Amino acid sequence: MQRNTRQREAIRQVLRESGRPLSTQEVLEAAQQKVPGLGIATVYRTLGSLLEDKQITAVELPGEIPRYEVAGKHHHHHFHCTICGKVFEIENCPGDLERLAPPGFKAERHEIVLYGRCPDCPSA
Amino acid sequence: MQRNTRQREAIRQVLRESGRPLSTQEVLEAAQQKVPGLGIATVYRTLGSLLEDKQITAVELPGEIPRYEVAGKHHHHHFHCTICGKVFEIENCPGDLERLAPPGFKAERHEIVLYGRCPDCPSA
DNA sequence: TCTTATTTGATAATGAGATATCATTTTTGT
DNA sequence: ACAAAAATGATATCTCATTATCAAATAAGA
Repeated sequence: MQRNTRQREAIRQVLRESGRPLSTQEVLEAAQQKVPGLGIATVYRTLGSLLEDKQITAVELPGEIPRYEVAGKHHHHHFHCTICGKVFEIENCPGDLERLAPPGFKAERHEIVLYGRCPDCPSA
Repeated sequence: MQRNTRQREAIRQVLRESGRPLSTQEVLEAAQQKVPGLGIATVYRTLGSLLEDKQITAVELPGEIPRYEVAGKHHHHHFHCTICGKVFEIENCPGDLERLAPPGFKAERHEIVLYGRCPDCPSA
């Protein structure tokens, strides 16, 4: 009941080849390079099914629409460029931030987002 | 050109008295205790104007609608209860997270969000 | 108290992202 | 190559948070 279509393959490949999480629009534009005529509905459908299969994970950032990245990466965080809006992966993590929780609170997970300028965006 | 209305005063008071950031709905419900009949449009309008005056700031969390808190607090972060959905303030901050940015990236700001269970939510 | 500009509240309209619909196209097993 | 089931693409529809509209209510100065 799950077929291998050019569209699905292109979308998976785009996510695998991207070094950073991509929004549905970014996935659409990148995958259209491989499959002209690809529609946005297919992107939504495919991302949804890849999410269900846990082949990809959603990256939610404050005030932003979801991005998607291939699943299975080890614990990491994200950098959000305030100029171009792109989101990048950060390898490092200070770790053990759960201890910051006030008494009575049980933290199980944490997220860190850095904001600033990516290498491609000029300062001026 | 800015009048002191019961509504505006109630909304400011609700935010001042709350120990945690509140969504528009939460502000509405709390302020309706003080001003029955208060409408959601007034909440949106008033929050917008308080934002402009920088009397309050928006708290954006991943995948969540904005919350609002009184401005001027010193640097802090937030705890998001995965059970009840309420957001709480965290005083502590490990500091200097900008160093986590990869080479070539210039981080200027960081956000931390802890996820877990708040004191009011039972574990089972 | 009167006047008038501002604010309010109910609700319609908007906007943006996501989902549903459905005729057509494409896989894929036979 | 054929047939049947599934996927696609164009686009209509939905969802919800937010904004706009406007008649009625209400601050606040004269």
